[in-house]
Amino acid sequence: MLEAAISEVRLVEARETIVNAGEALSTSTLLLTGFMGRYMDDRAGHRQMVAMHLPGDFVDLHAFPLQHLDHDVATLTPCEIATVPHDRLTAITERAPHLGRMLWFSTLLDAAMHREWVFRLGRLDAEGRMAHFLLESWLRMRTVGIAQGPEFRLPLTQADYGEICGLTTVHVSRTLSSMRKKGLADVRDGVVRLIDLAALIRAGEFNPDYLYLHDGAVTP
Amino acid sequence: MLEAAISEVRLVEARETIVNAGEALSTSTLLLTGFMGRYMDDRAGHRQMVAMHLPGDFVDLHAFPLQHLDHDVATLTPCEIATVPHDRLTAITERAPHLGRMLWFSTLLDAAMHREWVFRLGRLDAEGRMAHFLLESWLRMRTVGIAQGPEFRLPLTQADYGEICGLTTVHVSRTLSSMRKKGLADVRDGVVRLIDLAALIRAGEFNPDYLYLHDGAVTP
DNA sequence: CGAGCCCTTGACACTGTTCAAGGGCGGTGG
DNA sequence: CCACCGCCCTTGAACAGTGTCAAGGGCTCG
Repeated sequence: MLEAAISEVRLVEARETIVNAGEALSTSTLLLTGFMGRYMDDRAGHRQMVAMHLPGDFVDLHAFPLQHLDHDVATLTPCEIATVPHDRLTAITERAPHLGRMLWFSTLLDAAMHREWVFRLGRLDAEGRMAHFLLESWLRMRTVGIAQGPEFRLPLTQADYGEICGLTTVHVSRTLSSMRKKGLADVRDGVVRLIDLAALIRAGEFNPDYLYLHDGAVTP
Repeated sequence: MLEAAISEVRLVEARETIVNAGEALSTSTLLLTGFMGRYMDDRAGHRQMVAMHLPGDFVDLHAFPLQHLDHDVATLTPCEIATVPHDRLTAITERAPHLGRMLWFSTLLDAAMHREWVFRLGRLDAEGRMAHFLLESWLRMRTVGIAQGPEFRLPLTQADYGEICGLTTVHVSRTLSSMRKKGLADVRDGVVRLIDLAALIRAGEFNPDYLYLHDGAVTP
């Protein structure tokens, strides 16, 4: 049903904004391939990423009940995206309440991740934040099959990590090199290698329950 | 319909946990009077509040699609709460899809606030975080009629503010006294007095759009 | 070859934390 | 009735973590 609701599929280049905050929206976007992010900017133009999206995510489904968004949505890499008109979603929720609840569920997963990001920024130091984010990303990527073992491609720059973890790029660089030196993880050239899982879990105070996975085990 | 779905109303004392993370849930809680919070704890036992709730909020509606929560829910003050069984919510979403979307909408408001909390912790300094939280709380309280002018009762301790803004109680004390001295706001004894709205909005980089209010103006 | 992006490193400043001590207030028990 | 205890807030001094500013190196692309 969801596939049938797609009205258009298109390619978008890396680093393009596809939805601006406040814009009236009558469609939502399903991410097919590539990585995207949701952003809020401060007055000085510094960005805070509030969510990262993987293939399979219904990126701005929030706009369906909300009508417009409070943040921007942009691509991180080249992406293939599908557009789904809201009136078709309305039809789905009316004809198949069960499917409607599944859509609802998926927006609540976003909310659960948001909460975890609040925790991350409120209670963890730089190394913990990086560790937490890397573990979250790894588990999510494994569930959609774009990561397997503890080494995987995650095409983010250090500036991206800074916008995610509330740090400057300079400090991201220092933190990553310290994590490398300590043998926790090696992040470079868009490739993440998780080395000491136990230590990463400890540093990031990571508990995967919030991802509501059936098999939430953090194992290589 | 929602009122009819309530199965029980009861009183809970201040500082009691009513839902623990992970617990299987078949009901959700509507807050009638009082203040509640949602919390995540770190290993050392320090808490991060991830949401604060006012009368009228459907506190753990997230548990309806999710089945259990990833965080704790506790009262801040004595509260009157109503319990709503999930099977009655299922019935509502099936018989009245429109009402179902309104419930969905209300969980997305929570998500929008979560995002704003991420921004607050990621990009603002202590004073900005306090300013942002005070403005958010004020607007929310005005929309449900428990605040009017720029002076209102908000029964939080400095430790609560610390758990909300990711600061130590010591630093909350210093920050509030600096805000008092600068004539921004006076927070004491559970009463907030917003003095210089323009300066608070600037410090907190506050834009109320994310609350999706019809009249979102920040005016005394 | 030059421009631009990404990453690294060093010196220094600043914000917030930690540890410690003390004051005010309300409630409780002797 | 008073003493004491616990909670909440405040203040000071030393310290840690992160930001800022500046310079430079490697790589890719035009």
